[in-house]
Amino acid sequence: MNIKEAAERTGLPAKTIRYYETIGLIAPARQDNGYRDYSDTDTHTLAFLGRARSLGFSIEDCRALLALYDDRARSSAEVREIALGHLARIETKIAELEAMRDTLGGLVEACHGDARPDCPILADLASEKR
Amino acid sequence: MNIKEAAERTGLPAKTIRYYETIGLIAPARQDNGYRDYSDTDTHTLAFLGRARSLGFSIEDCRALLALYDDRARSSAEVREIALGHLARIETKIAELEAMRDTLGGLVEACHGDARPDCPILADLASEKR
DNA sequence: CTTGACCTTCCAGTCACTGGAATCCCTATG
DNA sequence: CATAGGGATTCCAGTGACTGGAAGGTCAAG
Repeated sequence: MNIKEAAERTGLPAKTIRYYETIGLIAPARQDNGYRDYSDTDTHTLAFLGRARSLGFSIEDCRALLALYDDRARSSAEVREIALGHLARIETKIAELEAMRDTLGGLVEACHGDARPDCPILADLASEKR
Repeated sequence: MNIKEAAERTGLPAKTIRYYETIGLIAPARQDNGYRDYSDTDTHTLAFLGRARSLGFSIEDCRALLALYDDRARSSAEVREIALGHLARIETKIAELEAMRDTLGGLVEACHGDARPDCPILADLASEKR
């Protein structure tokens, strides 16, 4: 099938699919006219990538996961380790964002938000300490 | 003062301070030898930027906040609007990450993580639906 | 006079795409 | 048969916010 159908089936933009090819995540066959020719296996791989990316795995994680997926001798421990590492990064990021949210939320609440110029948000950003 | 001292005072890397200059966030004086010369006002601005960035504001938000900070005729409502927009983006991001964490956490828990190859994580990534 | 720390500019790379230009291919219609 | 459209190709450049590194200039100490 052509790239457009592969895109529709996987939900990935055609641009992204081509990009995945340039970085070696997939290697579809070519038709006589030079068009890419995606097999069901290819779309399966692309969908796998789409789901892994939607869980926030990096491209390199995806590459590793794909290799493990194709490796019948894999241990589930290897997969789990990648997932755990990613989970830790997610938790860290969430904690960072929550800290931002809490600080910023407090400032927004303290700011009356009217026509007057005095503003606790700017005052906090300008303050020496913290 | 030279860039190194400005960096130490503000906690920002010298590279970042130079970068902020190239994008027009700050414009320190120059000494005769061409070295940048930071005033106390400059380091104050840099510290402001550092705190705004640490709250996750984008560079463009920072630029706007700085302009408002310098504008005596500002309304706190303008500041608050920027902060609210940013807060909304943070909340969205947190929700996305929490969804990832929940899904991934469930999969990690379901995976025994030993030498055997069968793995619910890979099974989920490879599954047709979801 | 040399060493070493500091400063300068400029170029390239990061991550994962995304947009756009120029060009080619295929099918259908007038 | 010419042409219009929709799709395909490649390649280049840009995103955000830095960060690393190269090549070279400046300054104070020993």
